[in-house]
Amino acid sequence: MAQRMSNLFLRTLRENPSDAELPGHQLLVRAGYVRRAAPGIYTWLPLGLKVLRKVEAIVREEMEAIGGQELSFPALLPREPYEATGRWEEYGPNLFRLADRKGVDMLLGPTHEEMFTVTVKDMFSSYKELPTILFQIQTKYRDEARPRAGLLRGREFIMKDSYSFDHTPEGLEENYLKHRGAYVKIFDRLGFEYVAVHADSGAMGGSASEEFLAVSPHGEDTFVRSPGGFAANVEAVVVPQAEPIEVTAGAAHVEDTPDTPTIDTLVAALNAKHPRTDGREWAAADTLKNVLVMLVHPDGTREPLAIGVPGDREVDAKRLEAQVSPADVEAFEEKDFATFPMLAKGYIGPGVLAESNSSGIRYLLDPSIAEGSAWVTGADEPGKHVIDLVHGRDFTADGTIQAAQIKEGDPAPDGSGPLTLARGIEMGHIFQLGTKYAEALGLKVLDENGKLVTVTMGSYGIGVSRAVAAIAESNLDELGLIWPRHIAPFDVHVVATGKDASVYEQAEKVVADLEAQGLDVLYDDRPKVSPGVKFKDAELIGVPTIVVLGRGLADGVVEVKDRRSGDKRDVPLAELTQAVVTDVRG
RNA sequence: CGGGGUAUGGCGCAGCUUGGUAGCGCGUCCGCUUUGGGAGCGGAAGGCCGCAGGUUCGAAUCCUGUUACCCCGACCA
Repeated sequence: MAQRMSNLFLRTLRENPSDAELPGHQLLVRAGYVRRAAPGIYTWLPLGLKVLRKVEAIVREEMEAIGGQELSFPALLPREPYEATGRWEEYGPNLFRLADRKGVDMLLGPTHEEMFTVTVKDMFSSYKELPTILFQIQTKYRDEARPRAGLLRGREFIMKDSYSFDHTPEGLEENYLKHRGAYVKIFDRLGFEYVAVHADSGAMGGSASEEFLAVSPHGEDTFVRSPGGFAANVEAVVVPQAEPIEVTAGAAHVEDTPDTPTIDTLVAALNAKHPRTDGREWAAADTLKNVLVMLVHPDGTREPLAIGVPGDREVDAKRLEAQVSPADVEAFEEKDFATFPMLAKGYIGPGVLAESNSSGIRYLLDPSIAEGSAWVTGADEPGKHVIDLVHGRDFTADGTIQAAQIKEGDPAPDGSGPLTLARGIEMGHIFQLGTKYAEALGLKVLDENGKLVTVTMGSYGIGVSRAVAAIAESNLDELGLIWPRHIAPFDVHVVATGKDASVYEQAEKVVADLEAQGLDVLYDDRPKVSPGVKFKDAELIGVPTIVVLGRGLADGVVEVKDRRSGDKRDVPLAELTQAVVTDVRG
C-alpha cells in the first residue's frame, strides 16, 4: 500500500534544530528521519527506519553472498567472557555497565568478539567444521566521552560485525579477501565516495588491516593518498628510515639563546644572533624538538618517553598512540619534570636523553632524521641550545618511532610522489585478528592430525547506522536530502496539488498504477495543504523521483521531477507509469 | 578532563543590563477565505522560565550552589 502523507508519522521542521551541526544530520532531523532521544542516542522514525532497513539489506545480501550466516547475540551481556579477555577492565569508562537485581554485573555490548568466540567454542570441535563466517547486524553501546555529529558517533549505534574462523593462516587470508570483496561491493552500492586505506590494527592485534573511509571533510580520521594509488590512515603510514648522509657540519657548539622555549622563538633568535654561514636562514626544520610524554601501561606502570622530531612537525597523538598501544599516552606534567631535574623544560636535548644518559629516559627518533645530519637542539640548560649536533656523531637514540605528524607533500612510501591528506569517516574495518580471542577463551579444534590447534579469526565491521549518516552527508543540497535510488525510503513521491477533487481522483489512479508495477510510493494526498508546502516537503524528504499532478492535468500531462538534477518534464498521463518505472529502474 | 557557549510552550528565539501581569515566529486546534513554491483573516489550546537555596513586599531577571545539553580540543576497532 502506498504511504499517504496524511497518515505518515512525520513532522518536518522548517528550522534547523539548534543541537545539530552537520548539514546531513540537520536534514535527517528536519525531514523527520531521526530524532534525538538522549545524547548520542537516536530514535528511528518511520522514514529513517525504511532507509536503515535498505542499508541493512545491502549489507546482508553481500555477507550472505560470501557464505556468511546471520545470527544475533543479545545486546545485554554477562560479564564473564569480557572478564576472561581482560576487556571488562580494559574498556574502562566506555563500557556501559549495569547490575541486575541480584547485583550480578552485566554490560551492554560494545562489540561482540567474546560472544562469537565463546559460541563457536561451545559448538565446534573439529577442523572439518571450518571455515565459518558468522555475522550479525546489531545494536552496540559505547559510552563515548563525547558523542557528536548525530548518527556519526553515537553511544548507541548499529553495526554489522562478522568473524571468520579458520584453523590455518591460509584460510584466514582467504576469508579476509572474501570480506574485502564483499566490502567493495557494499560500499559501491551505498552511494558515497569511499577509499580503502591501510590501517593500524592497533589494540585489537593482528596483522593485515584495512579501513574503508567515506571521504568527508567532517571525518574524524585523516588519511593519505599517493599519486601511485597508495592510501593509508595516517596512523598506519610508515616513514622510511633516512639513509645516512655524509657529515658536513663542524664541531657542535653550545650557544646562548635566552628566552627561546619554543621553536618559533628559537628560530628567530638563531637568525638574529647566530646566522648560518651558508647564506640561507635557519628554519624550524633545522631544529630537533624533543617531546616528552608519559606512557601508562595496562598494568598501571608509568614510563616516560622522549621523542625527537624535526622542529617543523608536531608529534601526532594518534600515530603515537597507535605505536605504543596498548599503553596510553598522557601529558608529561610539572610533577614529572620535578622527578627529572636534569630536564630543562624548553631546552631538552639528547645530552640527557636515552637510556644510557643521565635521565635514563627512553629516547626514540623520527626515522626521517638521518645519521650524519646536523641539528640545533636543546643544550639541557635554560637559555642554551647546541648547534651542529650531529646524529650518530654527537648523539644516539634508543631507536625510532613512527609518531611524527604527516604533512601534505611528504614523500609517499611507495615512492610515487608527494602525499595528499584528506579526511574520512571510518565506515568499515577488516582485519586479521589471529588468535587473540581464541587464545584467551580457549577456542581450539582438532586438526587433521588429531592435535588441538587454536582457531585463527578475522574480524570485520561495518557501521550501519553511521552509513545512513554518511549517505545523508554526501547526498544533499540546500533544499534537502537526495537519496540514492536504492537507499531512498520510497521509489517515487507523488504530489497532488490544488483543491479540485478530480486531481486527487487522478492521483489515486496514478498511485495504483505505479504500485501495480511494484514501486514503493509515497503519496502526498493532504487536501488542505498548499502546493508550496508539499513541494518543500518533497524536496526536504529527498525521494529521487517526484511526480506532480496539478494544473498540467487540463492538458493531460503530469510533471516528473528528478530531485537530484532538478530537471522537470511534462509526461502525458498515458505514458506516465512507464516513464516513472524507467526512471526508477534505470 | 581542559576551553567556550546555552538552558524560557512541540521547534527556533526575544525578554535578564535597569526586578513589577511571560512574549514573538513557526507548528498545533476551530471557523471562513485561499490552492503551482513553506497562504490570509479571526479565534483558541499549550510554559513551575533546568534544579536547589538565598536577597526582596515582589525574581525568568540579582546572588550562591548544582545539574544537563551543545561546540572545540583531549579521548575513542
